[in-house]
Amino acid sequence: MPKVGMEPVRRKALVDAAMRVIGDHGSLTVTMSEIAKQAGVSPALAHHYFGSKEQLLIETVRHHLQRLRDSTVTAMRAAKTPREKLSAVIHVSFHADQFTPETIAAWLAFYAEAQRSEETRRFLVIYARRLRSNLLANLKALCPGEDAERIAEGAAAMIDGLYIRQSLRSAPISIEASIALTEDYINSLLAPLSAEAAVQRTET
Amino acid sequence: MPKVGMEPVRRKALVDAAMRVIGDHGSLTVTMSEIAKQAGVSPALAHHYFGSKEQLLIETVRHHLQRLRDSTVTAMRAAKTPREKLSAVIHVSFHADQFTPETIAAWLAFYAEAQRSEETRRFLVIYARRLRSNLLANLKALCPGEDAERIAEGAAAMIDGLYIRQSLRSAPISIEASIALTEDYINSLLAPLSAEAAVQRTET
DNA sequence: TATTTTTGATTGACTGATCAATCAATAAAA
DNA sequence: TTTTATTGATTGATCAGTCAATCAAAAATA
Repeated sequence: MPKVGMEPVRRKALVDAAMRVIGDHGSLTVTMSEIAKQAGVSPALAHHYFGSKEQLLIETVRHHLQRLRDSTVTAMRAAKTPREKLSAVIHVSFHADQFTPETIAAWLAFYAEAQRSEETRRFLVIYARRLRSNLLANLKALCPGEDAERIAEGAAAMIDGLYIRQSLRSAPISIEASIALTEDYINSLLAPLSAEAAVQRTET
Repeated sequence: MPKVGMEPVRRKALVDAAMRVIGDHGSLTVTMSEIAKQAGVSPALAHHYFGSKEQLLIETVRHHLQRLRDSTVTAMRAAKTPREKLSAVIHVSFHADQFTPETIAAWLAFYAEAQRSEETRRFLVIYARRLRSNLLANLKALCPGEDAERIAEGAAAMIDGLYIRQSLRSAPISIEASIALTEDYINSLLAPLSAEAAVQRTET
C-alpha cells in the first residue's frame, strides 16, 4: 500500500478529521485515537506527521481560519462599493459553513483553548483584528475615522456575540435575522453621519 | 480539629477554589487535586462532599450565575426609570467583578463545557434568557414591542461579544468603552422610535 | 463529673482507566 | 538496497474515584 507522497494527503485527512471530531465532540478534549480513527489511520501515524497532539490541533485552527479568510477575500472582491463590501463581510461571517452547530462548537473550543495555548491565541487575535479591520476599512469610506472605529468595534462584537449565543441553541436566531441585526446596527449608527461622510468623500 | 458543621464551609471553600483554579488555568481542564489543594483540603474530601468532579463544576457555574443575578436585581432596584434600569443592566454586565481576565476565562470555559454538559448548558441558557429579558422588559417601555425584541437581541449579543473579544486581550477595550458602545447601540436604535413610543406610552 | 459511645470530618494509599508519545518491526515502492 | 509509509505493542504519566482507617467533638451514660 505505501505509495510515495502520502504526507500531504494524510495531513489534510487528519486536519479534516480533527475538525469533525472536535465539532461533534464539542470540545478540544479529544484523543489522538479518535482523530486517527476518523481519518482511517493509526494514532501512531498522526504522531508521525504532526509530532504532537498540540501541533495537530494548531494546524487545525490555522486551516480553519485560512478558509474563513479565503471566503472573505473572495466575497469582498465580488462587492463593488464600500457599503456592499461591508455587507459582504457580514454575510461571510454568517455563511452557512461557519454557522453550523459543529463549527460553532469548534470555535468556542478554540476560544477556550486560547487561554492556554499562546499559539492558538495568536491565531484568534489575527482573526479578530482581520474582522475589525475589514469592517473599519470600508466604514472609513462612509463616515469619519473616529466613528468608523467605534462602529467597527461594535459590529465585530455583535458578530462574535451572535455566534456565542447561537452556540446555546436557546431561542435560536436564524442566520438571516443575525445578518439583519448586524446590518441594522451599522445602518442605524451610520444614518446620522451619512451627510458629513458624503461631504468628506467629495473632499478626498 | 473536626468541628461539626463543616460541610457548608467546605462546600463554599471548594467552589471558590474551583473558580480561582479555573480562572488562572483558563479552562475547565482542572484536576480535583488542584482544586482541593487551593481550598486547603484533600482531594478525597472534595469527592466526599460533591460526589464527582462534574458536580463540583456544576455547583461552581451555578454559584457564579447566582452572584451575577443578585447583582443585577440589586442594580435594577436602585434604578428608577426604564432607561436607567437599562443602563443598570449594562453596567452590571460589565462590572469589574465579572470582567476580570480570570472571570472571562471561566465564562469561556463554561460556554465550551456547555457543548458537552447538558446541565451547564441549561444554566447558560438561563443566563442568556435573563439578560435578554431584562433588556426587553425595559425596552418595551421605550418603544414598540417588535422593535424592543430586536434591540434586546442585539444588545445582548453585543454584550456577550464584547466579553469574548476581551478574552483575547488584543487591543483590549476598556470597560467604559464597552459600556459606551452598548449604550450607543441602544440610543441609536431607539432614537428614531422615541416619538412613536411616547405616543404609545400615553395610550397605555 | 468522669467515662464511654457515637458520629462527622478528614486523609493517605490505592485502583483502574485513559492517553500521549515512543519504538521497533514490516511492507512496499523507488 | 534504500527510503518512505505504516502499525501494533508498550510505556509512563495523569487522574477520577474508592476505601479503610484515624481523630476529635458531641452525646449518652454511669
